[in-house]
Amino acid sequence: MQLDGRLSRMLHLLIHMDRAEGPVTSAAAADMLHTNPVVVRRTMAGLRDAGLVRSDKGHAGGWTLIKSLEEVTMLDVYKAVGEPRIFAIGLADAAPHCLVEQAVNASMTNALRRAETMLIAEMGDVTLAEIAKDFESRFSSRPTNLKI
Amino acid sequence: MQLDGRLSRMLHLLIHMDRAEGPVTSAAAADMLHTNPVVVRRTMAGLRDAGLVRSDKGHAGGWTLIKSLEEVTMLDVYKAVGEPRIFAIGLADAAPHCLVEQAVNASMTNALRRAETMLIAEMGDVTLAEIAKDFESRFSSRPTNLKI
DNA sequence: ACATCACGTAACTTCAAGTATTACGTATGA
DNA sequence: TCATACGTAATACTTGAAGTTACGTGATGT
Repeated sequence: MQLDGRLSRMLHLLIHMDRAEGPVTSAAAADMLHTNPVVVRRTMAGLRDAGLVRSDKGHAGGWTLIKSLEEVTMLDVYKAVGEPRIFAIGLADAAPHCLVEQAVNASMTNALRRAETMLIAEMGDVTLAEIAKDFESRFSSRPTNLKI
Repeated sequence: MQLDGRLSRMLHLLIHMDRAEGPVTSAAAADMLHTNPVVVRRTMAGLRDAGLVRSDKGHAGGWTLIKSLEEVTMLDVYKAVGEPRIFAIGLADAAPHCLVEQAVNASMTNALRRAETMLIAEMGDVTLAEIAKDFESRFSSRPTNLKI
């Protein structure tokens, strides 16, 4: 399997959208994310359904953030992109006849479930505003030739 | 991506090997795991390198567990199969120029790292003996027509 | 000796899911 | 009315585990 970058990309894009003046088109977003406008629309569709963004057609159309960054957590975005599978490792057979394998499954499921619970909790604790604040900090301390 | 079942399979197989009289051939193991002998050899090679099992060629050859189930944790097996990637979700770009994306990466990496640390700790806490004990419990309470 | 057994490994194919691309339809607004 | 921008179906690409085929090597029993 390939890595699922949807959560990462949407977080990135939402913060850019918050800083943008007007709507951001799929084409502009695709440039930011180094991808394709269709991929943007496809992924953003989930965020629109979740009530995080709005989409408008025609001239001056595009995508608009309709929540403040304080109101949106990483977990909200994770859910909005469809709660993709978290783990790349898992059970060989989810419903085995073999009792040994059933015991293995119970043990692995227990470990994975705890890690997943931890991750969900972590994601629920991070707002986009906090990430944006970290960006501001990085921005003001960036190395640049523009400084006097 | 497809699910990585190597850890699950090796846990299953090691417990069967502990209960077996002599060595278990790759063909017999493949039958247990509903897979192919080559897949078994390929995966077991890591366990042999890690000192968990021994392989012998020729008649009466096959795979033998050379540790007791008490000595082996789920984490040992995870490491022995090559510490496969844990998460199916991740960063779109590991080294982005964009400072916003850098902040997103930092935030996501932090959450993922904590979950991974939790999972590693969980895996290190579970011995194969504990899983085997759970199997025994399932075995003795199984529904069967053989009971009087 | 030598046939058989079992592992060792290279090479190739299959499979799944995210990602990328093309194409076309629909709604908006200058 | 025509350019703009989203909506979405269809198709191809990518990546890594899993599955297969094929052949080589070493060990054992007759």
